[in-house]
Amino acid sequence: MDVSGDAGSTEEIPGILHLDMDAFFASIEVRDDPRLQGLPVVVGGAGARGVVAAASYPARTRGIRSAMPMASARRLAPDLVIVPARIDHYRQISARVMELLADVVADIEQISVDEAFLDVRGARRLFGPPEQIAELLRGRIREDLDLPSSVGGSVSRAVAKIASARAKPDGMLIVPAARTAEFLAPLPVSVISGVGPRAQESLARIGVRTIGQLREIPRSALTRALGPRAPEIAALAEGSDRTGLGRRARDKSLGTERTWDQDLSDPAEVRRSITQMADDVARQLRRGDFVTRTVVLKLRAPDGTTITRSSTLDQPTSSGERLREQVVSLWERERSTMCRVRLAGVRAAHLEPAAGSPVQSELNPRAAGWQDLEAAMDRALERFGTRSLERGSTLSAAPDGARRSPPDPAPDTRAGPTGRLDTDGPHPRGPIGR
DNA sequence: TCTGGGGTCCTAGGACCC
DNA sequence: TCTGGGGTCCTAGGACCC
Repeated sequence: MDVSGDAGSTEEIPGILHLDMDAFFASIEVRDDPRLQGLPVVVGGAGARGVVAAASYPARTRGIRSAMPMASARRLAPDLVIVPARIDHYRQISARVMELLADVVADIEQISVDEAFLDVRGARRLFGPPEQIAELLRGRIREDLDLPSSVGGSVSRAVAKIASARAKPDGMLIVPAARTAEFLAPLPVSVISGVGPRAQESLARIGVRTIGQLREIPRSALTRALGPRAPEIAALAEGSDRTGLGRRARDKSLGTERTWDQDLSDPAEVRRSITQMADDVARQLRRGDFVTRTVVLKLRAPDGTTITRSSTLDQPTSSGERLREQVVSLWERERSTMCRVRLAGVRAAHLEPAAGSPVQSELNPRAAGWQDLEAAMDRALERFGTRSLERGSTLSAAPDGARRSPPDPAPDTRAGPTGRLDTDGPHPRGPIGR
């Protein structure tokens, strides 16, 4: 590697760009309904325990931020407009954004629905210096989708990401290699990706609040404060990381969870919910052509204590029946200690591509019957929507069938990510989650 | 009326095998 | 009879990100 090399020859090109859509979900909602223009708009859940997923800039000037409880947001802006999230819609627009980027730049790493890294060093011949490419990309997104975006550029990924955040809204900031230190020094350590509340607290205890201060601190003190992550964070702080763009890692897990406005105290209700979640997760697996071997049940008590319990299967599966069995047996082991439940979730981990995994039907003819049934249910759901079909057993509240309760009063199909199946047929989950 | 829902990555201990 | 060390898998929890 030609780090530092002979001074004065060629300066490193700030050719790593980070493009980030501005207030993505909220900008889309405002674009789609011009009456919302200029208003404090947030996307998120309106319920008692809802939080803000995205806030428009007028909302931000009132102090509203994403991840803020909706109740607090309402206090800050009594005229707040709350729009429920339309995840599939955002995913489609995200896919279009990525297409526009790919028209110009070959080397792209999408890192979430609304952001991507681009290595433009190879595109300079055709499109000019990074600044010019950044403006070209932002212009195309604006023309094609009528949405604002911001771009940061640097020799380092971490610094490019910091720069795009400083460029917002609707701006661009390219940091020349030689001015990296100067740019970073006054910024709070929290701008470094990977430095969350805990790490900030540890750093504050040794008097470190800015990146400039972080650079001054002896490495040994840094290690005491941050543990094994110290070297990595130090490198980010110096802007000296030269991690290239990687391909987006394959999906590793997938799941769904739900927080209730009012804690559940009836174990039968918990059981019914988690079996529905297991079905939902199984359906997502089949849609994405995945199988899983590890099923994880997550439970949160009213006081916030969260536990996870997992079980690993002998054979990978995408069968709702298998997932339900696992999840229910995990629940049966915990129900005596978890009297009230605020949140429950089901997740499938260690995903593998379905093709190439051992075919269960050969081992178990009964499973083959289930596979056929579940495939038929998938097709029906795609055609008629989520509420058209529910399995008999999920309608029965008590395991012994003592009481049959009606299906959920319906308001909250929204809870699951597959709430909207009506859009674009079987797309394998899009690259939304990571 | 204090904290959502989708994820990733890391650590650490115990079991088990060689 | 007592003694390893390394590797891998599983489970649980926690920090962090968007």
